[in-house]
Amino acid sequence: MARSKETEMKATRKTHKPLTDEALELIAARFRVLAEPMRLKILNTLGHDEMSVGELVEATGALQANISKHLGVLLDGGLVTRRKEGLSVIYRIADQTIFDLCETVCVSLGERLAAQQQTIKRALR
Amino acid sequence: MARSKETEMKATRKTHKPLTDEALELIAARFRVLAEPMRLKILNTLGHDEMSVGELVEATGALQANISKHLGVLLDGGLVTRRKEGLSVIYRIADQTIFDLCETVCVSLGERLAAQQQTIKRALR
DNA sequence: TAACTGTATTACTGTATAGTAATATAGCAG
DNA sequence: CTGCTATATTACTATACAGTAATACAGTTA
Repeated sequence: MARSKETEMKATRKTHKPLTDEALELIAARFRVLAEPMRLKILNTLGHDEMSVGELVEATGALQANISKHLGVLLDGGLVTRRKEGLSVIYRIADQTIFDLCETVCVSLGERLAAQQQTIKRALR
Repeated sequence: MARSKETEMKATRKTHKPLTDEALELIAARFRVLAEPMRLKILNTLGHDEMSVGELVEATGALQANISKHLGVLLDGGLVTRRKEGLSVIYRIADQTIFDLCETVCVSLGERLAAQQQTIKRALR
Protein backbone atom coordinates (compact mmCIF):
# COMPACT_ATOMS: atom_id res chain seq x y z
CA MET A 1 0.00 0.00 0.00
CA ALA A 2 2.83 2.29 -0.83
CA ARG A 3 1.78 5.86 -0.26
CA SER A 4 2.75 8.21 -3.02
CA LYS A 5 6.21 9.47 -2.19
CA GLU A 6 8.24 9.33 0.96
CA THR A 7 8.68 13.08 0.73
CA GLU A 8 5.28 13.49 2.31
CA MET A 9 5.35 11.52 5.49
CA LYS A 10 3.10 13.55 7.70
CA ALA A 11 0.13 13.39 5.40
CA THR A 12 -1.52 10.47 7.11
CA ARG A 13 -2.64 11.89 10.45
CA LYS A 14 -3.73 15.07 12.03
CA THR A 15 -2.32 17.45 9.45
CA HIS A 16 -4.21 18.33 6.34
CA LYS A 17 -3.54 20.83 3.62
CA PRO A 18 -5.80 23.87 3.92
CA LEU A 19 -7.29 23.75 0.46
CA THR A 20 -7.96 27.09 -1.15
CA ASP A 21 -11.49 28.19 -1.95
CA GLU A 22 -10.70 27.78 -5.63
CA ALA A 23 -9.58 24.20 -5.15
CA LEU A 24 -12.67 23.47 -3.07
CA GLU A 25 -14.84 24.87 -5.84
CA LEU A 26 -13.16 22.67 -8.45
CA ILE A 27 -13.62 19.56 -6.33
CA ALA A 28 -17.21 20.47 -5.55
CA ALA A 29 -17.85 20.97 -9.26
CA ARG A 30 -16.72 17.43 -9.98
CA PHE A 31 -19.03 16.07 -7.29
CA ARG A 32 -21.83 18.24 -8.64
CA VAL A 33 -21.60 16.56 -12.02
CA LEU A 34 -21.98 13.19 -10.32
CA ALA A 35 -24.81 14.35 -8.07
CA GLU A 36 -27.59 13.61 -10.56
CA PRO A 37 -29.12 10.14 -10.83
CA MET A 38 -29.67 10.48 -14.56
CA ARG A 39 -26.04 11.28 -15.20
CA LEU A 40 -24.98 8.34 -13.08
CA LYS A 41 -27.39 6.23 -15.10
CA ILE A 42 -25.80 7.42 -18.31
CA LEU A 43 -22.31 6.66 -17.02
CA ASN A 44 -23.41 3.28 -15.74
CA THR A 45 -25.06 2.51 -19.05
CA LEU A 46 -22.01 3.57 -20.98
CA GLY A 47 -19.79 1.38 -18.87
CA HIS A 48 -16.63 0.53 -20.75
CA ASP A 49 -18.26 0.63 -24.16
CA GLU A 50 -19.11 3.55 -26.36
CA MET A 51 -22.62 4.46 -27.39
CA SER A 52 -24.44 6.89 -29.59
CA VAL A 53 -26.90 9.37 -28.15
CA GLY A 54 -29.77 7.40 -29.63
CA GLU A 55 -28.64 4.19 -27.98
CA LEU A 56 -28.40 5.99 -24.66
CA VAL A 57 -31.86 7.45 -25.14
CA GLU A 58 -33.25 3.99 -25.75
CA ALA A 59 -31.32 2.40 -22.89
CA THR A 60 -32.30 5.00 -20.32
CA GLY A 61 -35.83 5.73 -21.43
CA ALA A 62 -35.27 9.46 -21.08
CA LEU A 63 -36.05 12.10 -23.69
CA GLN A 64 -33.43 12.88 -26.27
CA ALA A 65 -33.08 16.52 -25.25
CA ASN A 66 -32.51 15.53 -21.65
CA ILE A 67 -29.84 12.98 -22.49
CA SER A 68 -28.16 15.43 -24.80
CA LYS A 69 -28.05 18.07 -22.11
CA HIS A 70 -26.65 15.69 -19.51
CA LEU A 71 -24.04 14.52 -21.99
CA GLY A 72 -23.06 18.14 -22.43
CA VAL A 73 -22.53 18.48 -18.70
CA LEU A 74 -20.48 15.29 -18.61
CA LEU A 75 -18.43 16.51 -21.55
CA ASP A 76 -17.80 19.88 -19.92
CA GLY A 77 -16.70 18.07 -16.79
CA GLY A 78 -14.28 15.97 -18.78
CA LEU A 79 -15.94 12.72 -17.79
CA VAL A 80 -16.74 11.65 -21.34
CA THR A 81 -15.38 12.24 -24.81
CA ARG A 82 -17.29 12.25 -28.07
CA ARG A 83 -16.67 11.62 -31.71
CA LYS A 84 -18.91 11.94 -34.73
CA GLU A 85 -19.69 9.03 -36.98
CA GLY A 86 -22.00 9.95 -39.81
CA LEU A 87 -25.19 11.29 -38.33
CA SER A 88 -24.49 9.85 -34.93
CA VAL A 89 -22.39 11.18 -32.11
CA ILE A 90 -20.71 8.53 -30.05
CA TYR A 91 -19.78 9.01 -26.42
CA ARG A 92 -17.26 7.18 -24.32
CA ILE A 93 -16.16 7.49 -20.72
CA ALA A 94 -12.96 9.50 -20.49
CA ASP A 95 -12.21 9.23 -16.80
CA GLN A 96 -12.00 5.82 -15.22
CA THR A 97 -11.86 7.26 -11.73
CA ILE A 98 -15.63 7.58 -11.93
CA PHE A 99 -15.90 3.88 -11.23
CA ASP A 100 -13.61 4.16 -8.22
CA LEU A 101 -15.70 6.99 -6.86
CA CYS A 102 -18.98 5.12 -7.25
CA GLU A 103 -17.47 1.97 -5.81
CA THR A 104 -16.20 3.81 -2.75
CA VAL A 105 -19.58 5.47 -2.24
CA CYS A 106 -21.41 2.16 -2.60
CA VAL A 107 -19.20 0.50 -0.01
CA SER A 108 -19.65 3.39 2.36
CA LEU A 109 -23.41 3.41 1.92
CA GLY A 110 -23.53 -0.33 2.44
CA GLU A 111 -21.65 -0.06 5.70
CA ARG A 112 -23.87 2.74 6.89
CA LEU A 113 -27.05 0.81 6.13
CA ALA A 114 -25.66 -2.24 7.89
CA ALA A 115 -24.91 -0.13 10.96
CA GLN A 116 -28.41 1.32 10.93
CA GLN A 117 -29.84 -2.16 10.62
CA GLN A 118 -27.87 -3.19 13.69
CA THR A 119 -29.20 -0.20 15.58
CA ILE A 120 -32.76 -1.13 14.75
CA LYS A 121 -32.29 -4.75 15.70
CA ARG A 122 -30.82 -3.74 19.03
CA ALA A 123 -33.64 -1.33 19.70
CA LEU A 124 -36.30 -3.98 19.07
CA ARG A 125 -34.93 -6.56 21.42
CA MET B 1 -27.97 0.45 -43.73
CA ALA B 2 -24.39 1.44 -44.00
CA ARG B 3 -23.60 0.07 -40.56
CA SER B 4 -25.82 -2.27 -38.62
CA LYS B 5 -23.22 -3.81 -36.40
CA GLU B 6 -24.84 -3.86 -33.00
CA THR B 7 -28.43 -3.18 -33.80
CA GLU B 8 -29.25 -6.81 -33.09
CA MET B 9 -26.62 -7.57 -30.47
CA LYS B 10 -28.08 -5.38 -27.74
CA ALA B 11 -24.49 -4.24 -27.13
CA THR B 12 -23.90 -6.09 -23.90
CA ARG B 13 -20.20 -6.57 -24.06
CA LYS B 14 -18.92 -5.82 -20.61
CA THR B 15 -21.76 -4.17 -18.82
CA HIS B 16 -21.54 -3.35 -15.12
CA LYS B 17 -24.31 -4.19 -12.75
CA PRO B 18 -27.43 -2.41 -13.96
CA LEU B 19 -28.00 -0.29 -10.88
CA THR B 20 -31.60 0.36 -9.97
CA ASP B 21 -32.99 3.87 -9.97
CA GLU B 22 -33.18 3.71 -6.20
CA ALA B 23 -29.50 2.82 -5.92
CA LEU B 24 -28.61 5.59 -8.33
CA GLU B 25 -30.55 8.06 -6.21
CA LEU B 26 -28.71 6.97 -3.06
CA ILE B 27 -25.33 7.34 -4.71
CA ALA B 28 -26.28 10.68 -6.20
CA ALA B 29 -27.41 11.85 -2.78
CA ARG B 30 -24.00 11.13 -1.35
CA PHE B 31 -22.33 13.08 -4.13
CA ARG B 32 -24.82 15.89 -3.62
CA VAL B 33 -23.71 16.30 -0.03
CA LEU B 34 -20.13 16.68 -1.23
CA ALA B 35 -21.05 19.03 -4.06
CA GLU B 36 -20.88 22.22 -1.99
CA PRO B 37 -17.58 24.04 -1.42
CA MET B 38 -18.57 25.14 2.07
CA ARG B 39 -19.28 21.58 3.16
CA LEU B 40 -15.97 20.44 1.74
CA LYS B 41 -14.35 23.27 3.63
CA ILE B 42 -15.98 22.11 6.84
CA LEU B 43 -14.84 18.55 6.28
CA ASN B 44 -11.36 19.68 5.37
CA THR B 45 -11.24 21.89 8.45
CA LEU B 46 -12.46 19.10 10.66
CA GLY B 47 -9.85 16.76 9.33
CA HIS B 48 -9.17 13.99 11.79
CA ASP B 49 -9.90 16.11 14.83
CA GLU B 50 -13.17 17.07 16.39
CA MET B 51 -14.41 20.62 16.66
CA SER B 52 -17.27 22.57 18.14
CA VAL B 53 -19.60 24.58 15.94
CA GLY B 54 -18.06 27.77 17.22
CA GLU B 55 -14.58 26.65 16.31
CA LEU B 56 -15.77 25.76 12.83
CA VAL B 57 -17.46 29.14 12.50
CA GLU B 58 -14.23 30.85 13.40
CA ALA B 59 -12.08 28.64 11.19
CA THR B 60 -14.26 29.00 8.12
CA GLY B 61 -15.33 32.61 8.50
CA ALA B 62 -18.91 31.72 7.66
CA LEU B 63 -21.98 32.67 9.66
CA GLN B 64 -23.06 30.41 12.49
CA ALA B 65 -26.45 29.66 10.97
CA ASN B 66 -24.84 28.62 7.72
CA ILE B 67 -22.34 26.31 9.38
CA SER B 68 -25.07 24.82 11.50
CA LYS B 69 -27.20 24.10 8.49
CA HIS B 70 -24.36 22.50 6.57
CA LEU B 71 -23.49 20.40 9.60
CA GLY B 72 -27.08 19.23 9.62
CA VAL B 73 -26.76 18.11 6.02
CA LEU B 74 -23.50 16.31 6.76
CA LEU B 75 -25.09 14.66 9.77
CA ASP B 76 -28.10 13.52 7.76
CA GLY B 77 -25.74 12.10 5.19
CA GLY B 78 -23.88 10.15 7.83
CA LEU B 79 -20.61 11.91 7.11
CA VAL B 80 -20.18 13.33 10.60
CA THR B 81 -21.30 12.49 14.12
CA ARG B 82 -21.93 14.86 16.96
CA ARG B 83 -21.90 14.87 20.72
CA LYS B 84 -22.85 17.51 23.22
CA GLU B 85 -20.41 18.83 25.74
CA GLY B 86 -21.87 21.47 27.97
CA LEU B 87 -23.15 24.27 25.81
CA SER B 88 -21.10 23.19 22.85
CA VAL B 89 -21.82 20.60 20.23
CA ILE B 90 -18.77 18.84 18.94
CA TYR B 91 -18.60 17.33 15.47
CA ARG B 92 -16.32 14.67 14.12
CA ILE B 93 -15.96 13.00 10.77
CA ALA B 94 -17.73 9.67 10.74
CA ASP B 95 -16.83 8.36 7.31
CA GLN B 96 -13.17 8.15 6.34
CA THR B 97 -14.01 7.38 2.73
CA ILE B 98 -14.56 11.11 2.26
CA PHE B 99 -10.82 11.55 2.10
CA ASP B 100 -10.47 8.80 -0.48
CA LEU B 101 -13.14 10.44 -2.62
CA CYS B 102 -11.53 13.86 -2.49
CA GLU B 103 -8.12 12.40 -3.13
CA THR B 104 -9.37 10.54 -6.20
CA VAL B 105 -11.07 13.65 -7.50
CA CYS B 106 -7.98 15.76 -6.95
CA VAL B 107 -5.80 13.32 -8.85
CA SER B 108 -8.28 13.18 -11.69
CA LEU B 109 -8.56 16.95 -11.88
CA GLY B 110 -4.81 17.27 -11.83
CA GLU B 111 -4.43 14.90 -14.74
CA ARG B 112 -7.09 16.70 -16.69
CA LEU B 113 -5.50 20.08 -16.16
CA ALA B 114 -2.12 18.69 -17.16
CA ALA B 115 -3.63 17.34 -20.37
CA GLN B 116 -5.27 20.68 -21.12
CA GLN B 117 -1.99 22.40 -20.51
CA GLN B 118 -0.32 20.09 -22.99
CA THR B 119 -2.99 20.88 -25.55
CA ILE B 120 -2.43 24.59 -25.15
CA LYS B 121 1.31 24.26 -25.39
CA ARG B 122 1.00 22.23 -28.55
CA ALA B 123 -1.38 24.73 -30.09
CA LEU B 124 0.97 27.64 -29.44
CA ARG B 125 4.04 26.09 -30.98
C1' DT C 1 -35.87 33.13 39.25
C1' DA C 2 -33.12 35.91 35.35
C1' DA C 3 -29.31 36.66 32.32
C1' DC C 4 -25.99 34.78 29.24
C1' DT C 5 -23.92 31.59 25.78
C1' DG C 6 -23.71 28.17 22.03
C1' DT C 7 -26.44 25.95 18.69
C1' DA C 8 -30.54 24.99 15.95
C1' DT C 9 -34.47 26.51 13.43
C1' DT C 10 -37.48 29.43 10.85
C1' DA C 11 -38.64 32.48 7.08
C1' DC C 12 -37.18 34.67 3.25
C1' DT C 13 -34.61 35.76 -1.19
C1' DG C 14 -31.94 34.82 -4.99
C1' DT C 15 -29.79 31.57 -7.98
C1' DA C 16 -29.02 27.25 -10.30
C1' DT C 17 -30.70 23.55 -12.83
C1' DA C 18 -33.59 19.23 -14.19
C1' DG C 19 -37.14 18.15 -17.26
C1' DT C 20 -39.75 19.29 -21.36
C1' DA C 21 -41.45 21.01 -25.93
C1' DA C 22 -40.28 23.31 -29.84
C1' DT C 23 -36.86 24.58 -32.90
C1' DA C 24 -32.29 24.66 -35.04
C1' DT C 25 -28.36 22.45 -37.06
C1' DA C 26 -25.73 18.95 -39.47
C1' DG C 27 -25.20 15.08 -42.48
C1' DC C 28 -27.14 11.47 -45.49
C1' DA C 29 -30.52 9.62 -49.18
C1' DG C 30 -33.21 10.20 -53.14
C1' DC D 1 -32.89 20.86 -54.65
C1' DT D 2 -36.31 18.07 -50.96
C1' DG D 3 -36.94 15.25 -47.43
C1' DC D 4 -35.27 12.46 -43.59
C1' DT D 5 -32.52 11.38 -39.41
C1' DA D 6 -29.55 12.19 -35.31
C1' DT D 7 -28.16 15.50 -32.23
C1' DA D 8 -27.87 20.09 -30.13
C1' DT D 9 -29.94 24.25 -28.56
C1' DT D 10 -33.40 27.44 -26.95
C1' DA D 11 -37.10 28.95 -23.93
C1' DC D 12 -39.83 27.93 -20.29
C1' DT D 13 -41.47 26.07 -15.69
C1' DA D 14 -40.89 24.10 -11.40
C1' DT D 15 -38.11 22.67 -7.78
C1' DA D 16 -34.09 22.66 -4.70
C1' DC D 17 -31.09 24.89 -1.95
C1' DA D 18 -27.22 28.27 -0.31
C1' DG D 19 -26.86 32.33 2.28
C1' DT D 20 -28.80 35.46 5.69
C1' DA D 21 -31.32 37.67 9.64
C1' DA D 22 -34.20 36.96 13.28
C1' DT D 23 -35.68 33.98 16.62
C1' DA D 24 -36.15 29.78 19.39
C1' DC D 25 -34.06 26.44 22.22
C1' DA D 26 -30.89 24.26 25.50
C1' DG D 27 -27.50 24.41 29.04
C1' DT D 28 -24.84 27.19 32.24
C1' DT D 29 -24.16 30.64 35.84
C1' DA D 30 -25.51 34.05 39.26
